[in-house]
Amino acid sequence: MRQIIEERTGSPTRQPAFVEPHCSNLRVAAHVTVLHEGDPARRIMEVVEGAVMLTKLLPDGRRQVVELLGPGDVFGLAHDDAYACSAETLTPATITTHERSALERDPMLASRLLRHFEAQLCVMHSHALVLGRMSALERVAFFLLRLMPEGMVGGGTLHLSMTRQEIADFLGLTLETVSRAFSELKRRGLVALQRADEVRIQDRGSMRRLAGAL
Amino acid sequence: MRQIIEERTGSPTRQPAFVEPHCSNLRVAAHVTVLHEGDPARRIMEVVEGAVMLTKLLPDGRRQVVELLGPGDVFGLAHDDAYACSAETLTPATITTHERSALERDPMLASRLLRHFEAQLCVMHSHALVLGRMSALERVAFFLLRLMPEGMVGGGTLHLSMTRQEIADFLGLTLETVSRAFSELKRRGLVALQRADEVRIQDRGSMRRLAGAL
DNA sequence: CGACCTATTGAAAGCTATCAACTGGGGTGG
DNA sequence: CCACCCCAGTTGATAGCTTTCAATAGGTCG
Repeated sequence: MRQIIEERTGSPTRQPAFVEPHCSNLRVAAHVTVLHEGDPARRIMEVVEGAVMLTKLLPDGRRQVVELLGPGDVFGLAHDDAYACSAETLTPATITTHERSALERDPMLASRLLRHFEAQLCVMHSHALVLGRMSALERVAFFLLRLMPEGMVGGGTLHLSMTRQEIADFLGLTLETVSRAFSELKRRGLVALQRADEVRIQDRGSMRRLAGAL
Repeated sequence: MRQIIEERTGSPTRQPAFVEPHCSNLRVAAHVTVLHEGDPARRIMEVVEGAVMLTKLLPDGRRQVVELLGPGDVFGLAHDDAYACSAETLTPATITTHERSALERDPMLASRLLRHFEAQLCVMHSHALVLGRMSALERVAFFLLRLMPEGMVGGGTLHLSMTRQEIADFLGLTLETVSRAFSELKRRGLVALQRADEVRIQDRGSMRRLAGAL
């Protein structure tokens, strides 16, 4: 289940100053668990390409997808030297890993991570609003708008790389409720579903109103 | 409503190198809104002392308290140069503010903020799990444990500086549900309430089981 | 002591979860 | 190449939890 396709070590000898020496790039297939919640947190990671989700579990098995990551986003954060979340690829992905000690040595890296932490923290704030205060329909509308921002390539058809269960775990719902919400959005003409995982937003205005602007 | 008690500007001339010049300390009373969501984001702030809550609003007025901050925590984050959240003091507080440009000039500041961003992001991940997957009773238990970690001063009696409404907005519930949860915890003997805002945790083991470890 | 605000408690409604059956598409194997 | 199987998704019915609406209690401050 845990197959790493390729691992390339960075070329420290060729690099000038200010570039961290101990980093490496990984090519990972889709649906691979890169990190396990609770494991000792040795390295910090960045998504270079592809999509990654971070998940947390309760002792009884309830799961929450706490964050969806794309290129530039950082993960592998630690609480008491243990990874706070598991990380699983949603698509084939390229990931860079850094030793945690590199943060002190490499100001450029630290600065880049700082910027991304700020952005990710803002996204988490929005997500708290979604999880705490929005209805099921609003959550799904918000989710789709978030995946397909204003100016989007591909003629407006979005390929979902998540199952209904994964979307549900992200939005704090059940898969049935997510499915019903998709059907309701379709029924109202706000979206069209080519297939279960191919969505087109038909009425962005109404979607934004549902999602509480955005 | 928006009363700033005192503002002391840092003493840049006395400082040696590596200390940001354009920072200032604010003394703020309780229940003061320090930042408004949507305002132009000029400065980044740190809590020195006291407690601050960050809130977000939906267009129809639904509110979510997205984060609770204590000493060392950072706020004033921006999305498109506008503050992503409002910030309101829960207690009298001391706050340091920095110009955003100081982040590039002052590596010590950047490094400190980086560490705190990481911690706050981890807390947000936990909070997503709470908001997405926990029942009302579990949320309140989690909340109380979070406010009163293992080794705590004061003989185990905690003073809540939040109203039921604020707790509800933090936990994604209504104030009535929060009140019922408190009553249920009391009924089960897990907590004792001296007054509505004075809590003693009687059975930490059961609380932790409810909150999903922690 | 009374006014006012916060908190508590009760009853009913509403939304989502749960349980269950059915459908459809993709892949495998005959 | 086609049939079958299997898994993801959809849809329906019911239960359960939280919200909503409403009335009461408690505490603080003037």
